[in-house]
Amino acid sequence: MKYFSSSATNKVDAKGRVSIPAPFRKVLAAEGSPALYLRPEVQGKPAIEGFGAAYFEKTAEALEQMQPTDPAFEALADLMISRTSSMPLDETGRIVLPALLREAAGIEGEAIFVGRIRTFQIWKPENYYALQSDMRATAEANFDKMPWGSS
Amino acid sequence: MKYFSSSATNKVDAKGRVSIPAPFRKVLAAEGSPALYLRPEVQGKPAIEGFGAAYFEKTAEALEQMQPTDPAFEALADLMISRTSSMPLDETGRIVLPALLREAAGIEGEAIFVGRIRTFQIWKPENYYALQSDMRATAEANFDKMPWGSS
DNA sequence: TTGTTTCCCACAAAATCCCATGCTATTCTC
DNA sequence: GAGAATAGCATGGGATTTTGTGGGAAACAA
Repeated sequence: MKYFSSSATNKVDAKGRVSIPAPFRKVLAAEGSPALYLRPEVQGKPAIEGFGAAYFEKTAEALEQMQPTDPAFEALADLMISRTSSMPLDETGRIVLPALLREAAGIEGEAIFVGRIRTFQIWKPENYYALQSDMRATAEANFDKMPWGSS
Repeated sequence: MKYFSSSATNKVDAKGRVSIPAPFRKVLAAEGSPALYLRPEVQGKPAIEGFGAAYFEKTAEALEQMQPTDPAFEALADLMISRTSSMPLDETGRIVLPALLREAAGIEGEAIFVGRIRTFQIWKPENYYALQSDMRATAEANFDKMPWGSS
């Protein structure tokens, strides 16, 4: 199983195009996903979340387990399905970042891609860096929460 | 089970390439890991931490047990996944040390590889040597803390 | 038409591959 | 046992390929 890890900063041109970092393209290729799925970050952070077909289908199937009459279903489906776009990668490995997502994340000029195991995030670099020291402190305070399992 | 043990100093050339010590390569080969994973030392020490696919996947799987909404998950994943790069070993057993990690560890010209059981560390030799006497003293003060267990 | 979006080609920097060499430790030969 | 041959390891440098990026032509939409 290949995961999204590491991070990289690439330029976003005037047409909204950006290269997907090569290691991330390899993860997509490994799962046979011809396109990339993008949606707003679900916690409401100013970032874009990206993933391949496998993860998207997993999400869809999970939602199908819910009762369609449940108001939570409506809301979750809206966030996780309706607002998700499938963007094709061009020959050189670039996509166009949808304007709505780009604006919500404040991305302009360049963007940082951050691996998150099954998904990755795309941030305006300044916004991402601004969170670093907080995240570091939170991580150090929570090392013992890691569920290392048995083996 | 093979462990990373012993230490060795190798040269880092202008391209950032360095040979992985043969004994460490054997540990990687034994677990069938075609690549080497590198990240900053998690305690914030100026060193690089290296390990094979097995350890990386164990980390990823542990993180996946956590709730994605838990802030601790975010912070730990950022530290342990986003900053981890997978570097393939070339035919002669070398890798390229990513510039960011190299700079964070102050490595230039040469690097010392230090076995740490499941992982190993890569230091600028001077920095590593500078810690020796402290570590020795701490070790001597804590021999009795060794949980020798039953076997 | 006019403004977007998609497709295609071009290019330079950087990462990767490939071959060659020096050295050390081990093995072989006599 | 001494010296020669061999094999594995670390390292250097050049050639080749990827990758990220820019810009223009063609297709499409308003």
